[in-house]
Amino acid sequence: MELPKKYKHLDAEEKWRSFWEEHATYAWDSDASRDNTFSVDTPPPTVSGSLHIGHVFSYTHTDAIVRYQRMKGKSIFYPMGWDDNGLPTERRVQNVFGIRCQPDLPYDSNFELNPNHKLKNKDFVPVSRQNFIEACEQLTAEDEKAFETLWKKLGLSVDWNLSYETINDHCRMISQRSFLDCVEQDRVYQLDAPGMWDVDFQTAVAQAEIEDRNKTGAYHHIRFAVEGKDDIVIATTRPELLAACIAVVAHPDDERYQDYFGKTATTPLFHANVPILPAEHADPEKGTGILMICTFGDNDDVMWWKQSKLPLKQIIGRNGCLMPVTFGQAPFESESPEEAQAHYDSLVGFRATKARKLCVEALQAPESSVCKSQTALVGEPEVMEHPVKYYEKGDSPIELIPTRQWFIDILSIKKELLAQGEAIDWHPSFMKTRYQNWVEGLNQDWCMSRQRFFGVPFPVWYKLDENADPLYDTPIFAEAKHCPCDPLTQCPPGYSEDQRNQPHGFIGDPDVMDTWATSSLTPQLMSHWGLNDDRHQSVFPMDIRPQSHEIIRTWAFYTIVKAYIHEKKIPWNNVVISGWVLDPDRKKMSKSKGNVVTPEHLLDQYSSDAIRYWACKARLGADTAFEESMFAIGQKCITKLFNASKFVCMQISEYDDLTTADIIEPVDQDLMETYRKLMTRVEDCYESFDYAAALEATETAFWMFCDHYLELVKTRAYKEEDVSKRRSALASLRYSLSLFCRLFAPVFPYITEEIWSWIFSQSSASIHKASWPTHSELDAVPVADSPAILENAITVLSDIRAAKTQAQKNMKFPVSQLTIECSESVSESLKKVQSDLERAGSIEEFVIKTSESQDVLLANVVLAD
RNA sequence: GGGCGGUUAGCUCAGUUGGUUAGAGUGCUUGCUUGACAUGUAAGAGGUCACCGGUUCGAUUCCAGUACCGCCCA
Repeated sequence: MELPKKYKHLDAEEKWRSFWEEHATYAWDSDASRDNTFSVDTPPPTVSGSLHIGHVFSYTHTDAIVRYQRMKGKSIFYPMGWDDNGLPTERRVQNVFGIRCQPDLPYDSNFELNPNHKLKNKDFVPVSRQNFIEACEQLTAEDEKAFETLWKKLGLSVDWNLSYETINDHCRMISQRSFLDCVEQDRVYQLDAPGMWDVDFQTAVAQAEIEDRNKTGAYHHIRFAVEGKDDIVIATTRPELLAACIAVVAHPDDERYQDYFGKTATTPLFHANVPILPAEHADPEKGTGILMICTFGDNDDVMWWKQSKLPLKQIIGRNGCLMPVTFGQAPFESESPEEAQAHYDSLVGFRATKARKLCVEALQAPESSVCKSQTALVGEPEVMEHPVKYYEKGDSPIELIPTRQWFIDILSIKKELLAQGEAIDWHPSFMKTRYQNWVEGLNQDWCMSRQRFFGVPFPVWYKLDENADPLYDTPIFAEAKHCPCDPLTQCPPGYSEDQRNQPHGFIGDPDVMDTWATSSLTPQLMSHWGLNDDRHQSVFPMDIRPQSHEIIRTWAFYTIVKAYIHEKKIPWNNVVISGWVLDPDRKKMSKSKGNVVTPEHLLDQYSSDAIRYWACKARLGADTAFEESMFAIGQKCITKLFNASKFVCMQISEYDDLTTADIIEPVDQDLMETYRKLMTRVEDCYESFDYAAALEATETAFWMFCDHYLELVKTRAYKEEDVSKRRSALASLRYSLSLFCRLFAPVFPYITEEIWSWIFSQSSASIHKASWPTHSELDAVPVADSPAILENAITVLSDIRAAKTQAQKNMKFPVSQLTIECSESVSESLKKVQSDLERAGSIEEFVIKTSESQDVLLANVVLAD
């Protein structure tokens, strides 16, 4: 056999990629029973993003686990999905093509997308909703192609025939059916209420998508007049909401304000009379202990407003700017409407930040207080840091704005959701705590409406009354069998298109569902829930959900919610959490920091197997700092595997009938005994998803094989007059090679396939369909009749090497006399390997002295002159 | 402020139920070119296991606390 001098990974990778594709090596067998199937709900990457080395890292973990399960004989259900994730995609489409969606425009079938536009944001070309959606579809299709190429290069053993997207007709159908099932189960409701709103994207957002960011703010101390009492001073971080003040509150037990409760305070600038009332959430320790309630500064304002019967004074509009309102009219009553109006008009049209500045200036003006004798603002604003709520993808603080949204009731099933979390095995187990903490901390139902365009529409219409105003209380739901449906282009049963927007006609719900409404259904999307019961039963609940820890509260959580609502089941039996790849300074990689490492050039340079090795060395759940020098380590292991395999193949080429029954030499049998232990260990590791420990054990054994066993039996393999002894060595080498290839295969799919093809492919065309090593393969090999033969031989060999190194001689340098002092039993075992030792160490005289003391092995090495 | 993890050799990390002398790779030092391998190989140096208490015959390991780092939540 002609074997290549060097391993060329780029050539090999391309060859085996095509081979796997042609032979459908990774195809799911839909006839396999559930017990014999291993199903994976792997994260669908967000296609509008870009892949970095962190993705390669975590997806490799999954693939190693999957490849092990495949070799164990499981039918693997391992689809890849693409998360078209509406909002980021829309943003990207706008920037790439220079367009923006204007829903009232008609569809233009001739519109051509221009990716080379030079337009600024404000000049983006308005296009119809349909044109906009088509642009999204075109862009995501391109991104998906690029992602697929990378995944194939990395060697993910995905069945590409099972791919899915989170925004397409199949997905719209499943998501809408899920929504209708929630309606059926009375888990869904519509509410016109203050909700968290992103003023840039102009959409509602859910609790799970909110993050706190520490921002510099300031307490402003503002003097309010009180009838017949001294002024009071309230502290607020949002003075621009003064016009929206509906009450002033203090803690019910706060002695300073007992006489004030029930009285009326008057706001400066706007001269509105507001009640002074007790409220539990007012903290007496903070500031003056008294604060103003506005429409709406924070969630406390909302909570308190809901309990009160006070009016709503909404001044912040959906675009985040102060809206025009009329003072002197309810609810903006004022003691001095003209003055109030003048003050307010100077703020209208500005965002909160700018309005705040203007408002503070007005409050600092002389005689700005209600009684006109002093300034309304007391002292200078007190600058501080405080957490401010942002939409995680947004750039402006969240505002609380009353809008009509669809909600899924989750607060009433918290207990059940916690029980679901208990029923799932989390790896590592402490990650379960994050899920629990999140569920316990939930304080809002799941707001599912998004005022966007690219997504899954709600399958809902509303009847219109005689004035063409919607009757929201009696929505018309589509039937499941008519999904997917688009209420903006299709009409509800019993209506015709010409009744759209007409009195006594109908309108479609204009919103789309949030991205999690779909992403929460990835298991059901893949299993064809509700469409194909056999398929669903054969893969659901899924065996594993691999993901990273920061999306436990979103993706994992919502998926658990849906599986519970629909079928009262857990969506997967195991959640497997990968850590992050951090930059060398241990900071999270992010585009904005500019520290993202892209993977393509690394795969080319070091080989996919080497990168996979690096990924698989990281313990499950542990973060890894990026360090390029680490990739060379995998490469070294691959090179070693290649060279050792080449050596074994060259030696055994004379015999094509070697079997484990040929393994008759005690030291060879002892090697097989170490393999029995190794198999058990590696299998245990993989069964608990600990690919890192599996790799570690395999690698340690492999280096032992190369450095010691191979050196020990080399000469017997080259030339040994006793054919049976030679055959024993060769059979051991052959089996070792088959074993290590298979144990390494989950981590090194390419190099192991290459080596497998040299001599083992007649038993299984692909190593990845070969059977996982079992003890029964070694049934023909008895346990050696002396203990620790190999171990003792290695000790002696090491002592000889140390002596030669000490003397600065080469390893072939002759040992004139080797004297070993050891116990009877060690002597026994060394004699079994004596001739191998003599040749490996170039020993001329080999003397063993037995000693009375137990377990001693002293080697005295005398080198030749 | 609450929760969860982490802190082991210059660097990156293992450490399997508490037990002789704490390991690997990498880097460093000194050698060796040996019929698979210089993308090699042999040997060596290198650690107060963050700190402080406690339990124990014995603690890197278990418990309590402190410091620092990271993440999640508020």
